[in-house]
Amino acid sequence: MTQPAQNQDATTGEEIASTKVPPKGTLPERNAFSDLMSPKKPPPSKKVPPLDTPHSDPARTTTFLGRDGLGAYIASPASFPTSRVIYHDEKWVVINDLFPKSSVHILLLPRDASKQLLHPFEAFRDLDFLKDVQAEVQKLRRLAAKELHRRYSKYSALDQKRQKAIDALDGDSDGESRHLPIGRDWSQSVISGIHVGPSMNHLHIHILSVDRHSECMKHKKHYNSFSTPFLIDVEDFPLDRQDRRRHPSKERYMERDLKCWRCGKVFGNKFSRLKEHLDEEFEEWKRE
Amino acid sequence: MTQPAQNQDATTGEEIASTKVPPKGTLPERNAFSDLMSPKKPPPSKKVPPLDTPHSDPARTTTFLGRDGLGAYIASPASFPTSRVIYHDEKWVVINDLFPKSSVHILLLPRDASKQLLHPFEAFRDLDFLKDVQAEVQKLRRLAAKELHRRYSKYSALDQKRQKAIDALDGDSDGESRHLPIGRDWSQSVISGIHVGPSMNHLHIHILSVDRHSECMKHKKHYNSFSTPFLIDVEDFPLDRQDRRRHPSKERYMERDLKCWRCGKVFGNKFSRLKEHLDEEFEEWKRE
DNA sequence: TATTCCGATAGTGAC
DNA sequence: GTCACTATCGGAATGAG
Repeated sequence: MTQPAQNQDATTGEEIASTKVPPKGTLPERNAFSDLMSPKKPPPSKKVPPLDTPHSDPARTTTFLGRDGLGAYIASPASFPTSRVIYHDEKWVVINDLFPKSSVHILLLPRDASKQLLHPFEAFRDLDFLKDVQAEVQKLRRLAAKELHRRYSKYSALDQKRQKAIDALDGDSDGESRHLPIGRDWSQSVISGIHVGPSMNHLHIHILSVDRHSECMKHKKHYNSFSTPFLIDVEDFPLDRQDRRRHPSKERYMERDLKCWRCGKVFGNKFSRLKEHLDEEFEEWKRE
Repeated sequence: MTQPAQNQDATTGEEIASTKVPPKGTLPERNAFSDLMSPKKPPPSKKVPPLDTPHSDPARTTTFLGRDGLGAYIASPASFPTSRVIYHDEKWVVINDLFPKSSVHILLLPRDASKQLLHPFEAFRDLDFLKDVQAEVQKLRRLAAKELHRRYSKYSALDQKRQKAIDALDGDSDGESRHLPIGRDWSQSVISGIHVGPSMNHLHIHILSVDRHSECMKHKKHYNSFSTPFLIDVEDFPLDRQDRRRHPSKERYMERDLKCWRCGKVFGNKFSRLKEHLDEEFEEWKRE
């Protein structure tokens, strides 16, 4: 019963995915992440994209709209194309965020009926459940790092240095490989956690790249929700009793000055300026 | 030297005026007001319309931009088409407001060099000047009332009742005319005055119809500037020492709730709702 | 409160 | 803090060969 990535090829889905304007540069080979490459326009032209609400699927009888939108993935993961649902089993559904806020942005959705609709603070009081989540998140962090490598290795100075060394080896001389320059550690470029004040009703854990470079990143709250303590790593649970993040409204995370995740430059409320800046940082970050 | 309405026929001007989309309904015969009929788009497509800055006129060497825009009319009234400059003599220039906030909206511009750039409070300390302005405003109020009659009499219940009585008279029986129903008093539908905090640098007095129905009426401050004590009748001068309008910033006229001039309905800050409502009131008002 | 452009801010509705 | 739509609110520039 536990078969990851078992979705049938959703033809209509692939069609829609292929209509997206590819970014400048080469298109990577297709995989579960292949439609994450910054689309010129965010996924839906209006409302929820038709792709994700197929009327043909008998498993999806309920409509999940607005704040309940994640319910559809939990209820009926197989009805989505592999470009949306990365894998699912009886415990988890893992999806590409429909409105990614970084170039890689996946969501872990626990299917446990007793936890599904709880606030993370409540859900994680069950320490067995917490441990399970933490382990799954670690897996997904590795998956995300792998995806970053796949996409951006060709731009990375460190990875290219290593690759050149590999190419310079005449044959398959395993003995020399341990002297190869170490490649880039993409896992350092993955962040993860829950929102202290989630807006979607179903429990979900974010795993995303640090770049925060996406067409779907549209306003201050989007940015600050992933760039302040509003995002809490699952490894920080259980939280100390006096942890300030227990009182997010007092901390006013969303109203804080916009601040570049990479260089620390402060942009106040000037989101558009931050966006321009993030474009530049994205290019430099890829080349590290 | 004192010849009102002496403008040459500004051919190019008439051409541009004629490109404006006529409103629904019959086009009234041409006169100084004929292009005031609510254009679908406000006068300039971008910046100041080319019509009003002809390069051919030698009298206009200085550029009057932004807050100095009214200076051009004072400096060189003859260079404008009659659709813009209604009349001018050595003391006054009278124009149709380039961005009318009512269906009829004219401006009186005193040409007196010693007053031209003063705040109205300063300018009107000269009581001879004040009297002159008051008299000229009275003339313009009558002109505006006449224009309202010309445009809207055909919709007016009172005016139509009178007209029917006139039509019913067999011949030219002067004796019976004094028993005719009285027509509508359009002068009651004219308001006038200065802004307590003008944004245009040249002294100007507004004379406008009460309707506040115009494409150029675009936000709360537009409306409140003609619908609160921010508009001060020239007849109220000299102002009492304790008059509250002497301290407009304390009164916060611009921040006040939007309130329909006709029925008193309050719209808070909901300008769009007020606009819809003004459309309806305009129709009813014409039919009074 | 001259206009215009841009952008930040705020409220709503989604079956 | 879901999105998308509408609208309100807020600052800055405004010409120019």
